[in-house]
Amino acid sequence: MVVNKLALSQATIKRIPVYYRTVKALQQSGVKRVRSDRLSKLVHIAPATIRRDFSNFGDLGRSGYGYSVDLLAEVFGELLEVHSEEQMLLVGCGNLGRALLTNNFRRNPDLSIVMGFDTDPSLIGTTIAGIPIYNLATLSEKIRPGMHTAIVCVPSSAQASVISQLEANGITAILTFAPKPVPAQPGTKIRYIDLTSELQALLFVDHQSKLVQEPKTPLKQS
Amino acid sequence: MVVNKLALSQATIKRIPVYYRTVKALQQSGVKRVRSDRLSKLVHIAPATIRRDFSNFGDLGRSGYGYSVDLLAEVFGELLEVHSEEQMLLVGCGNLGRALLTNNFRRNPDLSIVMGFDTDPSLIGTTIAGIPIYNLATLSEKIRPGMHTAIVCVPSSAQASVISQLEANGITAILTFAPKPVPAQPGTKIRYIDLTSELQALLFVDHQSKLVQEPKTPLKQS
DNA sequence: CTGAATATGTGAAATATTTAACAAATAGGC
DNA sequence: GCCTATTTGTTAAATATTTCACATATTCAG
Ligand SMILES: NC(=O)c1ccc[n+]([C@@H]2O[C@H](COP(=O)([O-])OP(=O)(O)OC[C@H]3O[C@@H](n4cnc5c(N)ncnc54)[C@H](O)[C@@H]3O)[C@@H](O)[C@H]2O)c1
Ligand SMILES: NC(=O)c1ccc[n+]([C@@H]2O[C@H](COP(=O)([O-])OP(=O)(O)OC[C@H]3O[C@@H](n4cnc5c(N)ncnc54)[C@H](O)[C@@H]3O)[C@@H](O)[C@H]2O)c1
Repeated sequence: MVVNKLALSQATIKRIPVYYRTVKALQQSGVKRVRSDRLSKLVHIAPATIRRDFSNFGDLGRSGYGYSVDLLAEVFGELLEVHSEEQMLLVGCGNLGRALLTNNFRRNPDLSIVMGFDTDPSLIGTTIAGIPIYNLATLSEKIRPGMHTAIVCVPSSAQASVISQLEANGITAILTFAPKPVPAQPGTKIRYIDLTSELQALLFVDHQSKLVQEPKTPLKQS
Repeated sequence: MVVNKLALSQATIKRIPVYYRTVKALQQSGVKRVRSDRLSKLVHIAPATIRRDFSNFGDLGRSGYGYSVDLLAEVFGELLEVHSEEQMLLVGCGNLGRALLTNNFRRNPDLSIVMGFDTDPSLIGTTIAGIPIYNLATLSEKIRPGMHTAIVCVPSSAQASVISQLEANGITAILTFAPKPVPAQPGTKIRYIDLTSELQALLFVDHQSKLVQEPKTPLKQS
């Protein structure tokens, strides 16, 4: 099952993990086949979009039948390389970092945070959920050869410095919760999780939809 | 300063909070004017996109000058209704919920989580960062009239039940970290934060870009 | 084995979003 | 007050993404 990773749209790429999770769940409940309209209800994506996405990976389905859940799970698993463990590090073991270390993507055995870093002396040398916390100054000693992914949970003010240290130590993929954009080296992929903006955008559309429903402007005051 | 909230594209809406945060930061460092190309570097959005977004709100800028930072802050603040406090509740005060309660969007005085809910007896009756935690069964007693926003940090398995309870109590906007889509009532706006998918999509593009850089397929084995 | 029912994969259209490019407007030095 | 350098706002083009709609392939009941 060889697929071309190179010609995919960004929109499709963002959906692959969702498809993967969903077909895995179907597989675990013993479901053997699924149609695009059924999948559509599970993932909240239009059936035509699903079929077009899937068509990027060859003729996965069969007319009049649907898709084999096992085959989908195999294809998406291969795309996401779930068969090789991704060892990651986390910088900033405060409130949010602690939550992530404790959860540690446990539903995905291939995703594993194996070490944490901080600058707070009271955290250095401890473990959180069994994961050792090191001094960020010792990053180059502690990091293991194959590692190239980091999760960053430091204050915005520390972000630029932390990220350049990570880049200097071979990290090429960064998921960060500090929403302050930093200049990155060409090869580095950074994904910003901006919870405040997500919340504000949500509130905006909620207020917006209420404006439509209740115009609240009586035609005449009398 | 009256703007039309109704004709905005989704893409623009998602950027409003980013603009707001950025111009606020400029304002606080005493900057009085800013050009679209300068802003572009701060927010990682193309200057033309910025100008087009801003043009939705009237003629905010002046040719040969740029934009008044104070005016931008005022316009975006009004769009986001930062002058009225949004009192929110949080359900699921576990690891992630605790981090959110502790942080409580403190940089945004208008965003405030004022109560938490859980079903764990060892949490009910306690406070986290001064915020009281109640039994979810008592939601209808504890919720205050104006509240319509909730943050959900419960396991995926509990999500559907929790969300229908929230809807039954007047909640119309929900930010949730359990990435399992649920059927929602028409008026309810739900935003899913799917950290695992974000990470997997990041890793995908990182691997993808490495495929291009190092083809690693020698033309001849000899 | 046959044929009605089904559901894919995909051209073509529709929609959404970004980007280029420049006329028009303003700034600000002199 | 004039003139040049700037920088906006916007028209048009380009790109990206979604959706429609149906010919085609396959299923499966009888
Ligand atoms: N927790 C939330 O609800 C929330 C919400 C939105 C955004 N965020 C963002 O997530 C990030 C982390 O939030 P948090 O609540 O965990 O903050 P926190 O203050 O609890 O934790 C930050 C951690 O980073 C460490 N740190 C500081 N400077 C460092 C450096 N230079 N190198 C390494 N470690 C360093 C601190 O010692 C601390 O342990 C922040 O940028 C915050 O803005 C958090
Ligand atoms: N923490 C992470 O790193 C992380 C990463 C990705 C996704 N998530 C998702 O975020 C959610 C919360 O994660 P977490 O790490 O905080 O989990 P957690 O187990 O630490 O906390 C869950 C909390 O929800 C409460 N709860 C359970 N059922 C409930 C119900 N019916 N009503 C009210 N409260 C209930 C539990 O008592 C607990 O306090 C989960 O859906 C998880 O999948 C977390």
